[in-house]
Amino acid sequence: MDLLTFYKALADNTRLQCLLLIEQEQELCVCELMAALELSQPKISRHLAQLKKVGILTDRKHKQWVYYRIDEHLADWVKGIITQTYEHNKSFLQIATDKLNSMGSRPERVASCCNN
Amino acid sequence: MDLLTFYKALADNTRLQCLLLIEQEQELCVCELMAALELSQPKISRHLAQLKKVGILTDRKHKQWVYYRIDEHLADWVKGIITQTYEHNKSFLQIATDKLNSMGSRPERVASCCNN
DNA sequence: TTCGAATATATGATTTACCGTATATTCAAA
DNA sequence: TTTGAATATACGGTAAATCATATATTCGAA
Repeated sequence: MDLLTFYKALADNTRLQCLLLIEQEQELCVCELMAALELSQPKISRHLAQLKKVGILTDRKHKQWVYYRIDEHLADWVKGIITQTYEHNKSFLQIATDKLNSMGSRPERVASCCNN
Repeated sequence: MDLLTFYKALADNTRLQCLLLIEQEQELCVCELMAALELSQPKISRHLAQLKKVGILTDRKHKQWVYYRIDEHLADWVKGIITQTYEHNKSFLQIATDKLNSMGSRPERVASCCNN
């Protein structure tokens, strides 16, 4: 993980919110992020693609949804920075968290053990 | 310290190198950073001003030099992120460190106890 | 007081990043 | 095998960030 690449990935409001929201929820699909952040589908999708491209996120497809989570292969110090950032800035996600929790029907989560 | 502001400040190669070099050396003046990174004076100066403006660095003037250091008032988790980043990326500064150490005459460091 | 070294800032040009819109893809259900 | 929902990507257009150059400021030494 190139240092500059990593910090550039965090230097955008949409990406920062997506990342920390995923850190909080473990896993989220595009439509959940759209609802939580009230942003357009291409915008969310584009930023998730960027976070995936630099190795911060991974995705798995299940039915018609794509679920994103933090790449477990990330170096521990990188994971640590993401965790620390989340832990000390929960209010940054307050509105998004509320919206997420008030979402009517969220796609059911299915165990990703078999890598599907 | 606004989260996005903080990460935007780190999302530039010059600023990242200046910051981590200062983390390593405790305190550096503009001319030392110019020599270590082989960058123009206005470029270094501009980026240091930016890091100071957002509250990451502070400066003190002594004789004709201006010395920059990490703001001790930074939240602990922010200091922690800077430290972790430095500790796990020392090679990022290798060339700059070598150049710094081979600098002929560096301005003498004077204790900053009296805030001069 | 003038001169030079160290540093800061202003300005216009250029590059980079982001955005909205339109379109493509994938997959499940009918 | 067609339709619709979820997601991805391509393509200009716009805004933001960075840069080089020129100039200003500050201060110590002559």
